[in-house]
Amino acid sequence: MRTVTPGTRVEQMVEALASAGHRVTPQRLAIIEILAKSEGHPTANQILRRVRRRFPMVGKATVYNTIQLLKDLGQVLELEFGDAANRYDGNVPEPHPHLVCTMCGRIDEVMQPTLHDTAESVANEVGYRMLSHRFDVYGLCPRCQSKYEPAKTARTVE
Amino acid sequence: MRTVTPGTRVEQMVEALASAGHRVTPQRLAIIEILAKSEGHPTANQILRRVRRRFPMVGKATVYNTIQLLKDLGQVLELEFGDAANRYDGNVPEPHPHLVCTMCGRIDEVMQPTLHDTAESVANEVGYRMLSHRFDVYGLCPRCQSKYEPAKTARTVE
DNA sequence: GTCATTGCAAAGCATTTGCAAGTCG
DNA sequence: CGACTTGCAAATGCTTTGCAATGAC
Repeated sequence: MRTVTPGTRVEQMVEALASAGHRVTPQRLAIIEILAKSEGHPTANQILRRVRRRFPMVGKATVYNTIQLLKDLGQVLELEFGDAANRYDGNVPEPHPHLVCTMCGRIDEVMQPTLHDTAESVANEVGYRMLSHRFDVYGLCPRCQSKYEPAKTARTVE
Repeated sequence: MRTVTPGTRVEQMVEALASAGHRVTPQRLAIIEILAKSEGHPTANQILRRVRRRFPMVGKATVYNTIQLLKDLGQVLELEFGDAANRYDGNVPEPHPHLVCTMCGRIDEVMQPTLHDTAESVANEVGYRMLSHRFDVYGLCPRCQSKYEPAKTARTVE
């Protein structure tokens, strides 16, 4: 179990920054707010564009720096993709399964409390000491399914 | 269950290429052999360097093309990493858990027959139709553990 | 001869780095 | 003031693309 830190996600992230001796600049706050309220796992570029609505002059380096900082503080989960931009999850920084739509890029998530233990047992099986883990399921989201087989009722396609 | 294709991995990959109407050039054969006999999930660059021992003039595009071809034929599993080069698995092209050492980059693998079903049930939970999945566990491999805590007997480090 | 394939070089992109200017404490 | 940050631009590194030359059938 883990002690639940009180406060909103924004407050938690601000606190994490501050207590680690980092300044909470307006830019950083804006990025934190975007991360906290984003549902769709934004890319660095999307974050950049949204920050620029309020701070038109922000540089991309600032966004990357801030993300890096929050990552190091365990406040942001980075989802790397080889062929696409990284996506960031500021809501649930602990590893959890993600569903990635290969058609539209949408990312959903599910809870799976046993995942951590599963990962740990896999690690132990080969003598690794686990530090982190990642479980992605690729497929078609409901919307993209209906887009491409509109007439079918739900059934398995082999 | 799945029908086991007979023949060595090299033969299987050659057959897959040929029956899809692609030529089996000496370069491609060399790349296939490297993929089939590599234990450590090589990068494209590592494959390139090994191919060049026999064909010093191969271009990187050839390596990437061939990998792409084999990927499309379901003969090679690509492991993408955002911050590092992709790694390729020509031995077990079906998704399976990988253990990635964050220290030395080594990649081990384990079998986990239930993973497919787990992924499928996660997908169903949110209405996705699963196409593929990936499960990576990051940590320290046995060698790197002993490198950094040589004196300790096996015990949990918090 | 035709067409897939190769090899080379240049292009693309996301991310990182360097550094002068700016800003908070 | 003095260190941390910022913004801009250039650099980095992997992968892809364009294209003329090559080679197989």
